[in-house]
Amino acid sequence: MNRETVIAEALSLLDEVGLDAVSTRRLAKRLNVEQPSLYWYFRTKKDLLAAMAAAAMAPHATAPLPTPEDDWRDWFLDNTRSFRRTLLMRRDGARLHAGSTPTGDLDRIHRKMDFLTASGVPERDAQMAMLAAGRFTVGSVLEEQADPGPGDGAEPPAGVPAIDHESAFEAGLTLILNGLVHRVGERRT
Amino acid sequence: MNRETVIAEALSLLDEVGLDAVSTRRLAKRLNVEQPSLYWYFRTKKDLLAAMAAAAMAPHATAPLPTPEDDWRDWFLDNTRSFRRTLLMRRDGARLHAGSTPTGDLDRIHRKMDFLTASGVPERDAQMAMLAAGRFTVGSVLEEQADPGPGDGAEPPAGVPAIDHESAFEAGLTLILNGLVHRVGERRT
DNA sequence: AGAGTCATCTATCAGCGATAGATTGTCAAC
DNA sequence: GTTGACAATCTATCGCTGATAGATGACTCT
Repeated sequence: MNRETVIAEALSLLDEVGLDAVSTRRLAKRLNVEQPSLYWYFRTKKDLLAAMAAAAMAPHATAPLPTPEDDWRDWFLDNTRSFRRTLLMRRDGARLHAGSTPTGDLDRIHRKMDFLTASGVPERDAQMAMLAAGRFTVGSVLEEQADPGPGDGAEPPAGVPAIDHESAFEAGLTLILNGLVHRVGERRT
Repeated sequence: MNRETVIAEALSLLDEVGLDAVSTRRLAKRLNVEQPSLYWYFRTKKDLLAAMAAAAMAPHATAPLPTPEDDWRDWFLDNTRSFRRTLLMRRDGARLHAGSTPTGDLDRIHRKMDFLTASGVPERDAQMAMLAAGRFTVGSVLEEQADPGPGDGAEPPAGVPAIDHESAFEAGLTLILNGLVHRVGERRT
């Protein structure tokens, strides 16, 4: 057994039972091991959750970086969508992500920023927009994955046609992008 | 003792020890009562947390509604800022809020929507922008209140001047509003 | 063969949310 | 003034949790 196996099994357990039910005992049982053995690989449960969060973000963290030919607007949309899709891939993905200090890949972030500035977006605007899109996405997926819970089964919204998560996300993302475009100036390069 | 006292003391305890350390036993000790007594007032701990979340949102939930003379852009900014300030008032306020099904005051929401549509904002755009601003705010405050934790004490950002939470929030909020303004049309009423 | 280390075990701790069921305090009706 | 009902609290206990201490086996290098 090794750290990676543990993380993989932990993520699989997460998908089955949800974040609140992920306990070191259940995980140990799955690995045919006694519970304290896990503490050989992780100093605390928080460490395990952080490792799980990092591993869960792999799809987004290994996606191809933008190339200079890309239109920065399209890329901005797709990058944020990729982030959202990755959060949605796992049960309670947003809570898992928000619950641990991310320590993102700084080099990757730098490359993305460089792409935006090279495309004519002022550095500070690019920073703020990336940050805003990320936080908006986390907030959105957090709500989308919120546990309905028993006795709380989606009361009839009475009049309001019950918002579709996907289109609400797209609408919000469009607002942010348009706000950024407006700030940069309307001219297409 | 009554429900309100319990909630008030629970919020005070929250501010002192943080959300993770709020236990029914600690709360009971503060109220000079044995732990199971709390279950007279709340069926589960989740119910207690939901009540705490609702009470914590009181400042925002009782703030004056917009009047027809208000400029909708200024109101949109101030409303979102009020939401953020309220989340920030209590330790782990964003986590507390995000962790419980909100069941917001539907009538209040309706009144806000009516104000926006009366100001010339298409209904769907108003809905989406309010939603987006709310989710962006939750995501932002969640990050702002994230536990630094020991051994994790804000590594030197090396080059990047470490973003100020307030201005990052303002920048993101401005993006959303400008995106909305762009959609509605630039003409000032 | 012996030393060292990796990986796992057994045993146990303090703390948690929650339930069952007895007990008190208070006030109204008889 | 005793009786009854109800509200509020208690004692005792359950099963579960994350975490630690310390023993034990297994494998490798010398």
